[in-house]
Amino acid sequence: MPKLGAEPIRRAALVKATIETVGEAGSLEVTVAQIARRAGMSSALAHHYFGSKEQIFLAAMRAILTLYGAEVRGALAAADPGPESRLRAIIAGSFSPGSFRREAISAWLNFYVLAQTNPEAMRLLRVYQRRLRSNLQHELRPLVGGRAEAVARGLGAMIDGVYIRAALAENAPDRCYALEIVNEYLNRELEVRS
Amino acid sequence: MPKLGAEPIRRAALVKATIETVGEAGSLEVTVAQIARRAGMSSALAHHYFGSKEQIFLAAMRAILTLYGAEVRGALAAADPGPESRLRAIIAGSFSPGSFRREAISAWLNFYVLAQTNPEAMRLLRVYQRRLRSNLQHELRPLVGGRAEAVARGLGAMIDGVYIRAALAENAPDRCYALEIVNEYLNRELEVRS
DNA sequence: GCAAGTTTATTGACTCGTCAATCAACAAAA
DNA sequence: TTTTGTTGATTGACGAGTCAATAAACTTGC
Repeated sequence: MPKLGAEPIRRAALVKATIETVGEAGSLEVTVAQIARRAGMSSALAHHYFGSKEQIFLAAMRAILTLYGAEVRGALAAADPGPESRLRAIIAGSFSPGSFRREAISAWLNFYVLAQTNPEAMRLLRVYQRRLRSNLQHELRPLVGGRAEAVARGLGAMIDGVYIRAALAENAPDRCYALEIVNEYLNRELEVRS
Repeated sequence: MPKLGAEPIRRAALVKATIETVGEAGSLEVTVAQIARRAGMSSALAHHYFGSKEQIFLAAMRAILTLYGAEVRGALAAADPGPESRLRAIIAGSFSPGSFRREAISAWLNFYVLAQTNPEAMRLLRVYQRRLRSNLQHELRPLVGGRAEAVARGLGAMIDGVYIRAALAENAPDRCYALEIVNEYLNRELEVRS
């Protein structure tokens, strides 16, 4: 029962299924057949559209990073003016419900591991790391001047750390709790007067 | 040419080889044969001593956590008296050269992933997470009182984050740089007077 | 001392399952 | 009839775990 124009739908379904499957399994050791079954098709079709398992993973990683980027941009667009508001928005965006969900977080962790071996995955990651750092620094400069770089670094590390903790937590990830930790750190940094 | 009393030597060699192999490959998708070859024996012998690949990984994880614990304890024993010194010692211990080395960091990251699926790995991790948190809190209480819990959380997340960053960095992990970020955070928290 | 028997160390060869990737074939739309 | 979608069946490789066989070291009873 072939419907025309299926390609984009199939690809999207496979990407979604990949994130879910990797998230649930908590591991990249999932089979193409598992992913394809969840996406409602045969493994042959998955190969037809993506060519290889590696490409399926990369597409899924791209989707995760795209979603993340969109959420940060969205939060920024909706933010009140002024550097501090925008800073808080970037942070809140980093823990948006879309990205900060069990499956997605677990997939994140696994894609970090993928980036250790796959140059293309690493490239993707770098793009987003750089974008985040530059966003943070840009808003921090008017607030903390020369310390902007150091604080941006600290915030980046903190966000990563909170993600990891969420991936390993037994209870469901708690947005508010995560935000509290990171915002608390920012409070301290902004308090400094000198 | 069997030498008697080989078991402990073989086991240690396998554990070491496992950490190296996983670290270099940047992935748990390494074969028992690879590990065994690196440890200078046949894969059959690895199975003979550990029973399964999973057990080999767990033994390696135990070794990593044991080393980490020893380094923190060592730093603490050598620390000047007083809560702040001890706090700094715990942090410095967390980035001791033994634990904070490319291979080991990469292995850490992979063991995090393992803990997502393996209950025993999770158990091990929890023991060490709890110990770290309780150590930090104990020293923080006299310094920041009621905020001890929150600050300990923040420090824990930060340390994890810095490890992840090191795992994904292109240059070799830099102890001083890592310490700077975490100590900087602690400075801010200790600065607060209220 | 030492032969016979036991325990420990060690491996090459094998089994058996799994899985990525391919392909031939079929179905429907254009 | 060409293009697009789709799959069941198959291939080929790889890898965990097993096993039988070998060899050296210890033990025991003499």
